[in-house]
Amino acid sequence: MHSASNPAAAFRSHDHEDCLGSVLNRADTLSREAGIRMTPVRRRTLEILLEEHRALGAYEVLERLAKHGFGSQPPVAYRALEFLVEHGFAHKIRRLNAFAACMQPGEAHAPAFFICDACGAVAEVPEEDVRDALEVAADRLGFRMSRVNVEVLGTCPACIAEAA
Amino acid sequence: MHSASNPAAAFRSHDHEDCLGSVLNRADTLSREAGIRMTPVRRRTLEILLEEHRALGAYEVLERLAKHGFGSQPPVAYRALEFLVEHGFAHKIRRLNAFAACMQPGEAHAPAFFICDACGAVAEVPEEDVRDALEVAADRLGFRMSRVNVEVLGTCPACIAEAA
DNA sequence: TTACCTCTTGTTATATTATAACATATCATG
DNA sequence: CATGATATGTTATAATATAACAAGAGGTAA
Repeated sequence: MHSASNPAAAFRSHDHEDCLGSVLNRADTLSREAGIRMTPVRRRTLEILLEEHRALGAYEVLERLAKHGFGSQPPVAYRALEFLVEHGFAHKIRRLNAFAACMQPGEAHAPAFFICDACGAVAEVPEEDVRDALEVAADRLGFRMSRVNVEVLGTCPACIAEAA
Repeated sequence: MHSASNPAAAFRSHDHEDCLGSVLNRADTLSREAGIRMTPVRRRTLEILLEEHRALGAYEVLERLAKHGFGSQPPVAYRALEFLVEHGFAHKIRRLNAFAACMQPGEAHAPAFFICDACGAVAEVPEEDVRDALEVAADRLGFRMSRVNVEVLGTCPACIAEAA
């Protein structure tokens, strides 16, 4: 299995160079196809988010962007992040006020995020069942559903093992 | 059906005096039983959250508390809200950075929140199916789940009708 | 090519949300 | 009624996020 489509890669050992690289390549391809501009700041922002499988706050991203020679004021980070989220290359993790790279860019998906309290790892997991259950509930309510956030807090396998 | 246990009351017409009153009574009872102190600020904060079926930001709550003669500095509101959330009398809606009264206090529940983009109404709906699906996924991942946030954005029945 | 338009970047300034730290007051209880 | 724990109020500040505008980069069509 190719690591970019490995669900919950955050919780599995994998070749992270390959994982990062393939997501980045895919983002480049998708941008070209969609006619949107994956500019240097935006691409670098995505690279930063891809470095580790965790969510970064906008100011953490900003700090790293500044080190790479980009602007050092908040809008620089917020704008790049907004672009990535808007085009499906990143997700905002509301629970953390932070951002994580999307591990399935371009694929229609209704992800749930599993967030480890202990180490901060964030795994993105396709959860069609959850979305289906919510669709059913929405229909019953007469509610027109547009977006869904599903975030699960707890302890990841590695941190459970560590504690034992 | 008693309005306090009416799921998604926010989206249904109901006797709101009764709805508010019964949740408040229930909160009083539960506090007494649990030996926790439902003080005036805390109770008033809950009343404020119960006025409408929508989420209020901490500063909105604070403003109203101040009008009722309580302190006017942020910690006053944040502390009361923290108490309510901690004891299951309110929920934080992460998507909105805001707080909503819990409509099923004391009952074990894994609520999903349906949030109307148009009018701000927030409905709390028991979603055992969703929780079950997430438990299954968590087990598969070896993830120990502690807390879950499920928030659905969209348009409520009333606003759909309005638009038509 | 220039002229023009749009989108992007960078900056300053400020808004919004949230917490730390400490003094005073209240409450249960021994 | 003394005491320790809990709650309230205050000042100050931290952390997160956006508005508004000037300058630059990129496309496109005369």
